[in-house]
Amino acid sequence: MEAGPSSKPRKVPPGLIEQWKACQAELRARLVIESLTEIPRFVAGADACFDEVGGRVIACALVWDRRERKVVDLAQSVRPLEFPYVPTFLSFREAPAVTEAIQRLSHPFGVVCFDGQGYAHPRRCGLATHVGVSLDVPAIGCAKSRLIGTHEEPGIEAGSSSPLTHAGEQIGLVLRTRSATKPIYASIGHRVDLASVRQVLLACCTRYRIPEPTRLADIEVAKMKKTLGFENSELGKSDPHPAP
DNA sequence: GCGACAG
DNA sequence: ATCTTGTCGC
Ligand SMILES: [Mg+2]
Repeated sequence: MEAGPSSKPRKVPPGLIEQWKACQAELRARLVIESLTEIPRFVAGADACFDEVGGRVIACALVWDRRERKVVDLAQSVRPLEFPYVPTFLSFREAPAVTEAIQRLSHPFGVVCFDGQGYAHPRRCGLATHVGVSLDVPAIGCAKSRLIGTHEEPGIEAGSSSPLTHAGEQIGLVLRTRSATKPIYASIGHRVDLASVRQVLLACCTRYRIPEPTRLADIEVAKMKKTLGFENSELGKSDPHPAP
């Protein structure tokens, strides 16, 4: 078997890395920072997971209704896995599928949260900024761990935070969403400011450390992977969705 | 050169 | 992210 155009490169060539850096620079130049006029009732969330064996990126996007505390819209996307994970270039692995899932949403939303960094990135263009700018939609980076930057330990109570700093600039917020639990790394994606980021994320937290939009998207994507895996196994040969 | 390093 | 069940602590 020869490596076809759809097979995943084991290593990313230096030339492509340079191309990616140029792409991030262009997107970064289009980033807009502004205050959200209101904390939106409908907040979207997106996430992706990987099926290395099947060579697929499985993504989903959903809209969370803060008032009714329920998901009002759900969209998905499955695309070929093109690249391996390369630190600071996560978006080139996830963005295509995640972007498509967001575009498939039919219900309107005021802002979309991503499972990763936004401005808190070496070139200020993490996943949230990458997708937010390309779709020109308000976006927030909601990462579970740190990529770059330094910070003090936030207060132990829920709602407390400390600035995330890099190269003498504040790039995000280390936010404690739940008392006595590990904080999250929040940053600007696009068309929002840090004050809005903090308000939206805290307003989306219920009983968990991770805000609902991103937490539910993560769960959904795991279900999708499980289902797709079963449909392709020896046992799932019969059509799961028979047409009448 | 060495260690860090979103998901 | 992924490989994986029960167990410890607030
Ligand atoms: Mg994820």
